[in-house]
Amino acid sequence: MVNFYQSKKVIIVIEFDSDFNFLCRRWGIFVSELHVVECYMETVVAVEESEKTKIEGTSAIVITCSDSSKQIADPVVYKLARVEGDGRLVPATDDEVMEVEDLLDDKNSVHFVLDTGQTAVCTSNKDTFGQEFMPIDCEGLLKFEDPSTQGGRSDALVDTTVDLGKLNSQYEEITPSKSTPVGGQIDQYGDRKQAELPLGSAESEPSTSTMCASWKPHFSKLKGEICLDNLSVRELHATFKATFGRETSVKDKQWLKRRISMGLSNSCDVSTTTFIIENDRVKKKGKVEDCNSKDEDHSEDRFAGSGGRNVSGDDISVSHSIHMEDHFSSSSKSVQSATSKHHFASEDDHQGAKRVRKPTKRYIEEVSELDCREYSGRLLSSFKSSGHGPRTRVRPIHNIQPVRRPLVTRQDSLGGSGVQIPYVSRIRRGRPRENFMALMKFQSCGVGMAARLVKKAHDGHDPQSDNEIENQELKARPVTGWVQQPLIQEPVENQQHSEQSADLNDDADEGHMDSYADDSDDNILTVPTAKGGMRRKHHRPWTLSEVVKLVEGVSRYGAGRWSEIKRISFATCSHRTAVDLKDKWRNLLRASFAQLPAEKGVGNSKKQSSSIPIPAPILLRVRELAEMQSQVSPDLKSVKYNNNHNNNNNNNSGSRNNNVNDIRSGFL
DNA sequence: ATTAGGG
DNA sequence: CCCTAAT
Repeated sequence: MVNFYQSKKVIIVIEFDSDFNFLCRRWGIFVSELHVVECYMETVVAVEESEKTKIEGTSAIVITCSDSSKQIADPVVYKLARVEGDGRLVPATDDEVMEVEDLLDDKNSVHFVLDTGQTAVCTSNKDTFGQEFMPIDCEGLLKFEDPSTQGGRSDALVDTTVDLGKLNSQYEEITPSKSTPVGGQIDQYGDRKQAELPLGSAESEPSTSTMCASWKPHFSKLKGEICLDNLSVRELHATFKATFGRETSVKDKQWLKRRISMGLSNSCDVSTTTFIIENDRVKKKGKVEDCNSKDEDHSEDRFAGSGGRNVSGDDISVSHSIHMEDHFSSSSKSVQSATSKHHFASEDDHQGAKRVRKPTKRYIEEVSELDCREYSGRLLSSFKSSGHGPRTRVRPIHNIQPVRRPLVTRQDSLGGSGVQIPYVSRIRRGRPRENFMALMKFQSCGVGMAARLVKKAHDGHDPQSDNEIENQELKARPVTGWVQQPLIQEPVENQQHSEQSADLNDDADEGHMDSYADDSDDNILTVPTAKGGMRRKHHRPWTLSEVVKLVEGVSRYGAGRWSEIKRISFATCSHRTAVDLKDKWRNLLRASFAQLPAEKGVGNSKKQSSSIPIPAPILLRVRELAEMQSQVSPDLKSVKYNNNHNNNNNNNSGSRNNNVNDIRSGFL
């Protein structure tokens, strides 16, 4: 496995989207991968931040922090790419991804756990990290570390990964090996960074805490269950397709299950390894659940659990923050330059240098309809500095370019030549799963349920205090090339950007993140539906992952807090306004009460309307949440006579602000 | 600016 | 989804 990397050179590109939670969650999962990547390969990272900035970035990590304790970061996608002999990057196939994952799982048992307090502890065999660890603080995430520090850390990381030792050398070549203490971070490019990081890191207590809280994985609170466990490979394939809208050749059941779970939960950290699947229950191995109990702001275990891969425990715990920082930092420095390049690069046509115009919504929509069809690329969002970015729905028009500096990329040193990695959009071009029916079908079989939707839980922290995340993301055209950067170091603003767009078939391997593909473009315009009807122009069918996010958001913040949910959970989705969320919730509610009584089967009534059927587990959750939050309308309630068992006693209707979580915890 | 509702 | 009213 190790050789896999060496011989093939795998490059993982990380793309962030604006949901901070995702970032956090994903981190858990990707951290180890990142290590690997970082050590031996190039990592593409981008960062951008600034208060009202948005980042667009194609393949980058973006973090936006506003002073007002808003932070945005969203990572979303990561992609594996194989470096071909000629230096071309080819998107990895599922199999390769799987391979990598296995490698990570097996070889690098890196487990990240936070110790109490904010210090990350490295329990790995080698403690080399100790010194380099920083306290894990949410703030840390916001700081961009000096790239230079990366080297040191990375080395440490390498150490932890037992079998990868040899890679060190390679790694070293790549990164400057300076080991900078964490504290020193930010200085190299200090100016800029500081400037960009408005948020007074240390100070934003509330935000920080909330932030952290939001990422704590609370597996124990999972509610929805989907039975993937007993499905055959074939069925899993069907499910996979239904979930992600594409096929996969992977035969590994575990992998499939995990992928599906992630897709449904929209989280990457659901690794099956975390669970022990028994007949119809998924149990967690390890103590991940502790997370729930601790609510301190500084969550000690924010990350616990995130390392799904090795929940086993004792492995190595490393602080995530560090890693993240590394990435960020590296990106940050390169961001600007890269960004600019990127943009240019991406713009194919019109745009060389012009400023982005912000047409009115209407205008845009209209235009898009006229000519956008072909652009699969999505547009960016409007920028509202204030927050909800793209709320205005700007439709994709031509691609736009970014506005700020985005970010990133690095290339692979091993490849020698600066390879550029073509950017692969994480966005699925095709529409999201349409045939989810298959999944439903399987579920209805009633086999044991195995995978549960994962819920990331987050506990209740005051919603209000949450930081908000903002985001703005622009997506460049998928095909745009990645910018390559020669190494890590240049903070310089710009360099030339070399862009190259190798085109890869994105679709081919896009898999991992489909879930996030939520905002893939759908071009608006009417689309004929299978049934013959025409779908409304701006209609975007809700994807399962969006639904899950919504449900989760409601569970976290309570129904009614749409804007909060929008900001936090749907930061990346420029479409889907708070109103949309509300409407969707209304529909979900209706659906859940309507069809639950019928059967728990799956949520598909015969009439699968144009929208995807919602899996029963999700509807169940919806119902529960509704009941907990007293949202159930009397009518519905009556319909389902007594559903109210135990649950409702405590809830007083009316206050939806109750900590939903608390209430919820009782269940499950 | 956000929300709740009706259309 | 859109639109509007109320807040």
